[in-house]
Amino acid sequence: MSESETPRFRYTAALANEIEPRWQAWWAEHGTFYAPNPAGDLADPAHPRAGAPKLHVQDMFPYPSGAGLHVGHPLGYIGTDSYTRYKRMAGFNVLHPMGFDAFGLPAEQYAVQTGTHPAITTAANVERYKVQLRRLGLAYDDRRSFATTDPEYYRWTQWIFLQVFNSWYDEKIRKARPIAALIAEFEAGTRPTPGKPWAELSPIERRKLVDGHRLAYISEAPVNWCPGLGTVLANEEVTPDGRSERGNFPVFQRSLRQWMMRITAYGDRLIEDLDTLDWPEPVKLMQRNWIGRSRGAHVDFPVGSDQITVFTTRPDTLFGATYMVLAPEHELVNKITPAEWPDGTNRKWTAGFDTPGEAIAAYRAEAAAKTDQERTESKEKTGVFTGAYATNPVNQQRIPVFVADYVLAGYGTGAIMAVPGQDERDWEFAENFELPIIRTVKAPDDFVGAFTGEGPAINSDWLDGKGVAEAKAAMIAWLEQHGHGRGATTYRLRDWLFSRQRYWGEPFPIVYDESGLPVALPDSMLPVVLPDVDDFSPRTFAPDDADSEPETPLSRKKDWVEVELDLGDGPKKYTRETNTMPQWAGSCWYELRYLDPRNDKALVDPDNEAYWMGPQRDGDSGGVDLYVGGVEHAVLHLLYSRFWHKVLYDLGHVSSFEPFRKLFNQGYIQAYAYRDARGVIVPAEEVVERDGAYFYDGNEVFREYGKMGKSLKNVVTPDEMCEQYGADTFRVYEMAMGPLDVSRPWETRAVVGSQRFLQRVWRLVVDEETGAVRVTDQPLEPAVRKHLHRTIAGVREDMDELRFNTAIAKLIELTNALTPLPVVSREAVEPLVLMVSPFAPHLAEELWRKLGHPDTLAYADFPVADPAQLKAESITYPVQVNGKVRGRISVAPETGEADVRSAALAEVGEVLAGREPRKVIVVPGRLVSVVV
RNA sequence: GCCCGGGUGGUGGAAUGGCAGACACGGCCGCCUUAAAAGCGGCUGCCUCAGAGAGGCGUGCGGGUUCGAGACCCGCCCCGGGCACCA
Repeated sequence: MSESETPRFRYTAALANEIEPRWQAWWAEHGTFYAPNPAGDLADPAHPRAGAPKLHVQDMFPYPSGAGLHVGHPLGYIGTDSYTRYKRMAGFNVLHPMGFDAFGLPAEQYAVQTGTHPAITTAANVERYKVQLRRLGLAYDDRRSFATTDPEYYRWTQWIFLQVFNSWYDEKIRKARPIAALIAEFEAGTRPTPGKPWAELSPIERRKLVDGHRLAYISEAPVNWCPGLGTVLANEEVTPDGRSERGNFPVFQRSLRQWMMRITAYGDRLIEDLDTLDWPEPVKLMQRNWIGRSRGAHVDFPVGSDQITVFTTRPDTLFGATYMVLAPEHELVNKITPAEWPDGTNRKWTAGFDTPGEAIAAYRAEAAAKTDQERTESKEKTGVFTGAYATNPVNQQRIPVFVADYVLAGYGTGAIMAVPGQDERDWEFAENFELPIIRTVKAPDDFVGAFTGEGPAINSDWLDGKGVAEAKAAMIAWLEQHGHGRGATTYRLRDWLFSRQRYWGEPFPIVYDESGLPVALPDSMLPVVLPDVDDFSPRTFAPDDADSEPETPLSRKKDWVEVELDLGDGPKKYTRETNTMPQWAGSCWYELRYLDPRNDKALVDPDNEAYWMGPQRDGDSGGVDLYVGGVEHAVLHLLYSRFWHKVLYDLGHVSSFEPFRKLFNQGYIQAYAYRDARGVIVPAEEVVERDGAYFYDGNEVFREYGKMGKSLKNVVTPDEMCEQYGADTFRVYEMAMGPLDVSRPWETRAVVGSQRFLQRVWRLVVDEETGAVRVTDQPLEPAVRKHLHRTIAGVREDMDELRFNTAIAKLIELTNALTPLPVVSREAVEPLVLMVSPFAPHLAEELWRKLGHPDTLAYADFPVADPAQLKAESITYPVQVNGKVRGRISVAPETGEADVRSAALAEVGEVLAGREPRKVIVVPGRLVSVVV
């Protein structure tokens, strides 16, 4: 292309690349996007939006990877940027910050491979992300930017850990309270201590008792140990087939001493408060399922001198319990197993062994050899009789006790009463083992199998005739009255495993004294800075070495681990905790730090928190007004941050009881990838299409649809797009390509459409040959004026609903209507420029300046439609005959129904051909429907 | 297996129960140009008729409600996601 023949002042990529950095510098220099706080160092009473209604919009912050951004990453950021620019112009004080989630495995693994300190790679990656994001013209208040790896930031992550550590959950008031309040209750005797009274406990016994109530506690408990990674993992980080989400290594259940957080205490509130949130229903559902609350009862079954407690959601079916099952790992198995099989034991129950002990040992060995996945894959119900009988407390029936792996040790009590008549799994097992089946709910006559539906109780003595819900309540009351059980609720949710054997994470603000019990460091010793080490990797093992023991990188740094501190009772020797926090820690509370990022006295000043996140009315949770990010965080991040937020709320540090009032899941930008006949990926950019087939280098290749990624050779970067088209074109394209919440394929060749649109907007204002401003003060023609105001009304509505694609379509229509007009009126062009500015801010600022405005348009009033201009001067009614449009009439808006009707009938007279209409429906303002 | 989403032109997508396909990409034709690119203008769901034009068919499939259904109801099919022996 020869440069000289393109009109000199046309809006091209070259011009965009001249305009854009200039405005980015201007915004930075003038602090255009600084949002004023009500209090503290970021307060600014002179700011144009000081005291205005607030709007707090946030993106899920990125992990700055070494690969940089591809065009999919900023989709949500551009969406929130367009939305907040609009809202700022509409009068809101907008907080739209951005930060970086920078602790975590990739930087550490890179460090292990190259020896480069993770702090160095992280800083470089953060810097690169900042440059890439700035180039897109994203309007962040960059005074509020931070990385979770900044010591000034993780000081407060550690502070929150101490808040959690120093509190307990008071079930009576369903709230976390300071641990001192618990100790006071023990001391006063208002809360009983198990065993001995408080006064008789030794100091160590007292500490252990108190530690057992903390919301952050150390437990020797079964955890997910991953030898291949050399660390333990949270349940949420383990895939359903028992492997690590990162690295895909096998994970083993091991009992290890680890930090836990008592998230289960919040199970009910985490479920119930979902109802107050404006979140996508699927995400709420995923959280409810994850927490997995089941209401039912605990029932005690005597077995000799012992008793087995089961959990059931169907206490109403107790009369149908014909056997029991313990998980193979259940602690009572050995205790209740007799030396010999009882006389007359069904041979199917013994698996061919001579004694119950042998049979159970063999079955356990078999079960242990299987992974959880193998256990669930084989649908066949297996098990073995323990030789013991229990007594059903409602009818004194003796029922056999089995061991079977379809009962899980980790759920409920690890034991069930089996009711084959009403439970499909129990039914299958009962059939395999020739166990009796008693129906306790009336099923339809021809029904075969376990009946799990509604119906009146049968074969249940005094329960007979009651419906399921009524029978449940009656049975729970009976159990409680007779001391055989009680109403109970269980959760699938487990406490949160909070320690990792990694280097690149927040150190715990915890030391151990000579008793080996944890001691919290005082706030004055924060932050506990992550020390430099020579070797960043935990000790890893052969992926299948289940018996290996974790060894943390920090534990090797002896001069850091062993410290002498004065914690109030004189200098003493301590050893530091050498685990680090999981990657989620930093992202669990960052929404709060944006509010007051430089406050070194508090996590966040209460006035600032109340202003930006406080509840707006009764029953409102408070929180971020709009939180945008991918649905992949539906459980992990969003559950953990809700949990921490609630603890902070209970302890009085925040006024909101949820972190994110409204959640929006943006879709993903997908891409095509191509493989040749050998299955090898070829560069997508060089593939050509011919007659529906795809070719690379002359050979046919095959198209796949999915993610964008280096290994798929289909990455397109925002930097390329900025060079080829400019950031504004890229932004408009991403917002125009479809609704924000829907995934869509990237198509570079379609980007040019957005550029043409911006070019036409530019041309309305600027003469391409001379560079002169073409705009006149001549008023608009009435019809065009109406179009303008219709557009304003429509765009406002679309913007409020995050429907950017249809907003842009309306702006394009207006632009296309203005383009052929002989004169360009300021009356139309100025509102158009303002309406385009949320999407194409650099271009709009440039045009706004050319139109004679000396200041940024970021605070200009977004256009408001004149209601008088929204009235149509005539209405065109399509006239349908039997559902098909056969003509149209144009009438004045105030025309009465009768007149519309007769005009319509006259219009379609020919079609009717003398037939008498059976029915004529006039829908005012819409259409006329004639039925013959 | 259970629970959520979603199926509309060649493509991305529009459409409070009221004219299906806005807007854009691509394609075709034209203007400009020595030429090409860029830009500008026109046409572009499918089928039938020689045609201006007219008619028919069309929102995954089959029924239904309604004057009227892409949208609502019932039963299927397909695609994507989540959960999965949770008692």
